Amino acid sequence: MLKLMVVTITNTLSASEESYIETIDNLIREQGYARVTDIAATLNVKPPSVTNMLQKLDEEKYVSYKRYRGVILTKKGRSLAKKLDRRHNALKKFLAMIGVTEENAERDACEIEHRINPETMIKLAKFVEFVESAPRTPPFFEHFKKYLETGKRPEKCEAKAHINEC
Amino acid sequence: MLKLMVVTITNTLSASEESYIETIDNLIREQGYARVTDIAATLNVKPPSVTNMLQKLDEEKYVSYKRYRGVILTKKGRSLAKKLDRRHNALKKFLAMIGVTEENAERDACEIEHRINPETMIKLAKFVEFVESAPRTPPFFEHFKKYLETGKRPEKCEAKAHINEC
DNA sequence: TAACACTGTTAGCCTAATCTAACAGTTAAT
DNA sequence: ATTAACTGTTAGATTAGGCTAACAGTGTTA
Repeated sequence: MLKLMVVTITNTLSASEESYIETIDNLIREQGYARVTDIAATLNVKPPSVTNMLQKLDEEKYVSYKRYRGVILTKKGRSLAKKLDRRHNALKKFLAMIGVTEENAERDACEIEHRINPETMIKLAKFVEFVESAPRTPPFFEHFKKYLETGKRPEKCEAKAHINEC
Repeated sequence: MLKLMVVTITNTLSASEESYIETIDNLIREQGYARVTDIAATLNVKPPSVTNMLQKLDEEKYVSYKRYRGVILTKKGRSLAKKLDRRHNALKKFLAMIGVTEENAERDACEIEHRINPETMIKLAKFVEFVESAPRTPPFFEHFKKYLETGKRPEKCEAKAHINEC
């Protein structure tokens, strides 16, 4: 028998809270657990800040936290984490597409993801989806890549422009 | 005789500070002056918050501010405002390109612009530049637009895929 | 020029998220 | 079973950027 669990997230979390949730989720996926020091290291904050936030997220029922005993995500937390992860990845992929380096794509995804309108996020995701569902890399992107390297538009394009072929 | 003025911005401003600078710059361009109430209305804050920030920006020499007498940008402030404006516009144009509505493009540009790596910003700007310098709207974007509307990839594309033409 | 209606400022408070310093709990090694 | 080394927590301060309430300056109208 299938039990369907729908968790609705009502109140809005701060950018910072979202980051903690994502970090906890990632750490648990990567190593099975999320320690205070690991969370602190990942987010570049000190351990007391983590303890603080864990208490807050526990009150808000995103995590289950016991002093000295570690932290796990609740159903509500996991449900949110899943959404955050999708958002983060779409954004990161998108940044990679326009030629941003892996490292900066990761960094910027973290910054931007919490501050973007749902509409914009949807459009970005569609953009990624559209490019990825193409049978091969669209020439447009090949050309853009060349443009990034050389600063010049592909010649063929210029030539073909008048006959509406590029 | 040409006097070349180069102003280097050393210390990093907060997202909030940058927003104030942009707002002041825009108001002055639009109506010739920037009043406390107008700045407050634009940024959705109360007048005392504006006074506060003006004092701070004055100390940091981005604006020249006299109690009750209004505010103008210094050379340093204008120089920064110019950069911020370019960044903002590139971002906005880019968001418009991927189909984000005018209103959200504006809103998100405001949020994102302060938190993006220089590398990413450069890539985004190049992307916009590349698309804008094209002799006409790249088919890729036409197709993406259709994909946004219909959820389907253009048929021709699918058909042509195997002969490497799309 | 007196008074009113705006506009801008000050003082003082609040919140979120951070920090440091000091303390507490846990665990592994002898 | 002690103790050392690590990990986590508490208490209390700090900072940025907001807010409200009360006050001050300005400028227009009578």
